[in-house]
Amino acid sequence: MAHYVHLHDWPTGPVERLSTEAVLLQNRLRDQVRIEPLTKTPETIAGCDISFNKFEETVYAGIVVLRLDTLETIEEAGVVSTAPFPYIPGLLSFREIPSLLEAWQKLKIEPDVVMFDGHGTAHPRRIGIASHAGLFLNRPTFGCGKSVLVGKYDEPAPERGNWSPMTHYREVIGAALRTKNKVNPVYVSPGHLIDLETAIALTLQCNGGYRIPEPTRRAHNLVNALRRGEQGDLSKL
DNA sequence: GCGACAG
DNA sequence: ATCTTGTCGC
Repeated sequence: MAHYVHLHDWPTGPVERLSTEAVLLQNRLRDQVRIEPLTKTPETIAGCDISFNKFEETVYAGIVVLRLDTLETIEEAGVVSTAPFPYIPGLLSFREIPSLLEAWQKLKIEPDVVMFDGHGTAHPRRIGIASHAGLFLNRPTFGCGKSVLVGKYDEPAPERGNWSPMTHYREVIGAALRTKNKVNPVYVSPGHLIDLETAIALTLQCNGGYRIPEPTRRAHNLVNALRRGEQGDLSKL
């Protein structure tokens, strides 16, 4: 039910050409990404993730929607699909977005904002998976990754809530944010139709007591259960 | 040229 | 990402 705009077709063909086409697309799309404050206060947030067995092309994609005020899960959608693209640093969106869009189509609710397991502007060409997907979904998106792709930062203070800017070529591209005391930070960056400060605030708002914010954590649990073929979750397909 | 490199 | 048990530290 939830819809999206099919901005462009996905690169196909021999692996060496895939990479060239993908980078060309990123350079063509990067100017469409808009980093700006939210237009309205979000009530729902979605978390996305994919899982797969090593050396296999089958991927399990899932999206979990939660209410921002209570963090209760209000909808889940999952699909078993096939990855049309290999994992290449900097080109993650081409591997994960297609199957995530399939799961998105199954949602009845259209989430107000979407969190991705990866980066948004904290990307060599400023168009990581969160930004790229934001263009298709045409709604606020941001990335919250567990490790750095590009950029440098000073270690934020050890208490939860502290953060320091990540820079790349003199540009602020995101933030290293402490979501839990004395635990490694997560890397937050705006994707599309949102700004860094808001992305940080939302990440902190999604606290469940773990380093990884709830939307991503629940999506991760969902796709792993799907991959392992656990009973209760097959019904949600 | 060498090293780094989201999931 | 995935494969996996125990183990160090608060």
